[in-house]
Amino acid sequence: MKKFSDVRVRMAPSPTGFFHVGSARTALYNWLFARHHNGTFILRVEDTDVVRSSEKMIQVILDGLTWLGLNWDEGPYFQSKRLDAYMTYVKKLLDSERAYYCYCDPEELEKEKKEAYKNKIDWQYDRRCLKLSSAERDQKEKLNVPKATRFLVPDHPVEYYDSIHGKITREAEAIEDFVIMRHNGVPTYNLACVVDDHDMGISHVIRAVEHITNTPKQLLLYEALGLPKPEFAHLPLILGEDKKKLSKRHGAVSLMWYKKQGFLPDAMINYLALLGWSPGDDKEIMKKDELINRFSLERINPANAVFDITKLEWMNGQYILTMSDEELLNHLKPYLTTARFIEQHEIESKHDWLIHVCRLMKPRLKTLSEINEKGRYFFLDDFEYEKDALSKHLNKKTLLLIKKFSAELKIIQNFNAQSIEQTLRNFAKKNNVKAREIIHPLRVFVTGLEGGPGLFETLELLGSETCMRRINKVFEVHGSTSDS
RNA sequence: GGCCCCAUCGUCUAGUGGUUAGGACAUCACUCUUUCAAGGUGGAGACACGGGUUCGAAUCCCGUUGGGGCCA
Repeated sequence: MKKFSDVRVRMAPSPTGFFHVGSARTALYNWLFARHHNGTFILRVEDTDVVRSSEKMIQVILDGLTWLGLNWDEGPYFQSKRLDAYMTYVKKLLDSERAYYCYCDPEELEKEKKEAYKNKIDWQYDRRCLKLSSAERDQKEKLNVPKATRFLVPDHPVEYYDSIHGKITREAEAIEDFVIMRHNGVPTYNLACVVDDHDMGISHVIRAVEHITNTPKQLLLYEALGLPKPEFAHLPLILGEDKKKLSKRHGAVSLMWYKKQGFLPDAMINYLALLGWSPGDDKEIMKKDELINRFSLERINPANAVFDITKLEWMNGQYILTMSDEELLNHLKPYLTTARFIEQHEIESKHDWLIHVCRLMKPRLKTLSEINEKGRYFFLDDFEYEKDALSKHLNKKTLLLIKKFSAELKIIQNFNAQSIEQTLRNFAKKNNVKAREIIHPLRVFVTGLEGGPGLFETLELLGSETCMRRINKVFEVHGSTSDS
């Protein structure tokens, strides 16, 4: 029986159609915190903005979390199904005169605000509806003027301790009477968040720093409602190269893009964990268990961090490198089949051969999808020759040499790396040339690339027939090319 | 415009009054090698600025600058 502590945290994404890597990190930190304390990780979907939400968008979030292996203990709960709860709390505030109706036209107010900002003047709601006489109010009611509900901000400063930022204070004057419920009955973020966090027994609110300015407002709500307050921890933002909040214009912000590219969930998690948090020593490669073990909110760096895909790639390469050949093959299968390198039904019979390919490619792959370019020649003849690679070797001397050598290659009995190497080296010695003078052109002829795994093993894997076919093809097409 | 947050190599970071300011990615050189990787060795590279406090500040305080975020 699993024993749970009092720690209850949540991840509360709004369904926007894709799963942002920033959300992924927020989820991760919540999850790590929950698991570290043997607490509960709750998933809540902030879908009050009903127009934008859909089943499909929610699925995206579930898929993302599942892919990363961040399992949740409760939920998903949906805000859209809790409208009554919000109404109840709003009524409470209204009854105790901690909130009041506002009959102002939101668009009008928006215009006023824009105008003020344009003139570099600060703008706050001036409580005009609070000051309404009862006659005026009756009049508005009679005319059925749509009304929102505003919270009456009390006249005292707000102060709290953030687990990451320390003491945060805000003067009462800096907070306007904010709307808690729109005229259509939909609660605003601050209200819904407080109500949900309380109802769900959230002990620690761990969320992005963009919400740090909402916290004082929410604290006032807790206070007015007489509810116990959770702890708060505000995570730094993930930035793009231009140091602006990572967003769609930066390109790759969708978690699933990384999945498609062939980043491994563990590598992704490892990288994300280190983007804003550090265990305090020099250890960088850490799997989930170790992260859970060492994670703490106190060691989160309050400064925003730039997302560096190069380092992610390195880390992913490290994870690939430490995999077994069998594991790598399993991960590679979907890439091999979708690229039509191999048919599903062939995988079984070519297993050993594929394992060998994996062994050779392992230290050369940063992402799984790189197999598409770096490993194509293992499977298909239709590869492109690397730019300028072929022409370099299309001179009389080389062609003659390769032609002569290919005759020997052709008659090798046991076409394996060892005998190929022996044959080649003997041939080189006999003809008084360096082995590399044969190796390099041969590699390009057969693989189209200038770099790659050891040539002899590569040739062995390709097999005599394929090698000869590719060599001959070069002669067919370029055989007449004269010396340059 | 107001408020809030932030500030160590290009990037991610360690550092909590005394360090030759450490590590990782990237970069450069060397090495290994048939090549490309991977690996190994080494180099270059940072405390935004200005004031304090202190015998002594990356570290504490204040200001400036810069960046970021929020304002149904």
